[in-house]
Amino acid sequence: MYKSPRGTADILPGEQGYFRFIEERAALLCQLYGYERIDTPVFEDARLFIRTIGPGTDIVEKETYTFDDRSGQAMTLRPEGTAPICRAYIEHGMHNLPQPMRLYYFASIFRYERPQKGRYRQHQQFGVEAIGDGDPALDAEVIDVACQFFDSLGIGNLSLQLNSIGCKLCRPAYLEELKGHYSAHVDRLCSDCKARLRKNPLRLMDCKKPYCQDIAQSAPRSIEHLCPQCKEHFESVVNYLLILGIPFEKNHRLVRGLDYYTKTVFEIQPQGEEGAQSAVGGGGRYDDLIEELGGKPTPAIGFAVGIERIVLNMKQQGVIPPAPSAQMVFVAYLGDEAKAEAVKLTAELRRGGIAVVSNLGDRSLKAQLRQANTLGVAYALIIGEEEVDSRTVMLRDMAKGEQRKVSMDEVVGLLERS
RNA sequence: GUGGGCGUGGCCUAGUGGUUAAGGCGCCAGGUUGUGGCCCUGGAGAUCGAGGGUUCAAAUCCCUCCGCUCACCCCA
Repeated sequence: MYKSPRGTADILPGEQGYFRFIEERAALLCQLYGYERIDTPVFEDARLFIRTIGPGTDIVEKETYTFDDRSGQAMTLRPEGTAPICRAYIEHGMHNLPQPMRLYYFASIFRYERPQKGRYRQHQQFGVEAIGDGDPALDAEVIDVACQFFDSLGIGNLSLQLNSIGCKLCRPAYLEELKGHYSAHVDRLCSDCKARLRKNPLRLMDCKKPYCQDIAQSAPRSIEHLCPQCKEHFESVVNYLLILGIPFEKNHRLVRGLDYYTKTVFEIQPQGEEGAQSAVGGGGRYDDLIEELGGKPTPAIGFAVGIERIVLNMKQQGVIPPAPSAQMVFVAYLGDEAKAEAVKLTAELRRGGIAVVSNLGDRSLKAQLRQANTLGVAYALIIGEEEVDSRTVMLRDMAKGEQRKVSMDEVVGLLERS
């Protein structure tokens, strides 16, 4: 028996309601904020991701799906959404369009990870990128989109964590300080943190081991080591969030796993679920990324949310997506002549914009109505010998349990109006 | 990649060495002649995750693999 590959899942019809609901709300919101949809390929030149996410990060070190195509080019299945959009921004000269470029996307993301709750090898992300402006008000706008998004879905109990990790001018000095602080305790750090100290000092901050947490707690904080520009930027973002009435928590231990982030970083997580892979969304500024990819220096900010994790949260919080109200009609028949009429009528109804399924095969009327019932249709149309002879059809209201004969010629019009 | 728990029809579960693997939900059909939802009856559907081993005998014990799940790493 074949199964879906590890860490992947089929989204069955019964689950689709959640996904469609989320997509609809997101699209509506983006339109409201002036963000336009963009779609990029599922795979890209492998170097694009190594370059941007960072060669030392886990994502590129052990989580990418990379393969050589038939011409020997190394390709990588998109492990995140931002880099491809930056590539597209540069490739299509979007800097010539009014700035900032406000874009959003829905994309499948691929990471070769050990699957667990809320973490899959293929998952869906909704993300927003605002490219071409460094104004802290844009940071606040993007964060506002994220918050409004969750709001419009009816998901509550989320907290917005906010931090600034500085820029290429002030971060190196900060990292030195951080390393200095940790060096004094290096022998007692967990093995992971020892590695982090060398490879990715920022990540030291969110270790979950008790001892390492103590060290992190007393470690120098990035917000206290920002250069004047970054400091002002951060304060300004905070100020705009206050103006917008968006509640947030400053979290000096919030760092992000991708190398390209600068200044503002943020994460949205369910209240009281520290640890675990509970974050439903996150993002930040990446002011150097476009330049790094060969474009002009271009500031930008964005975020992404994990759709599957949102669905998980919706279920936990009992948020049910509104059911599509499409009324369905079932066509039942008895006998070969009636079947021919049924096939014809079914087509006419569909041409008339009425959703309809017809019986198939040769079954008792009882069986046919039983199916109509389980399908939850509003009306059943019954055609038997009598109806064929009199050019009529029995129109049965399933909820009321009442039925009447109507002329074959007027049934389409009748249903169109109901 | 590391560690823990688990794997019985489509779904949920009983069965923890011994005749044809049990039940619930769902599905299909019947309860007379062309009518649903309740009820009753019947039916289909499981090589008990896969492979190997122990035993007269294994869903039940052992090993390996695969998968699911939780935690770590990391991330949405």
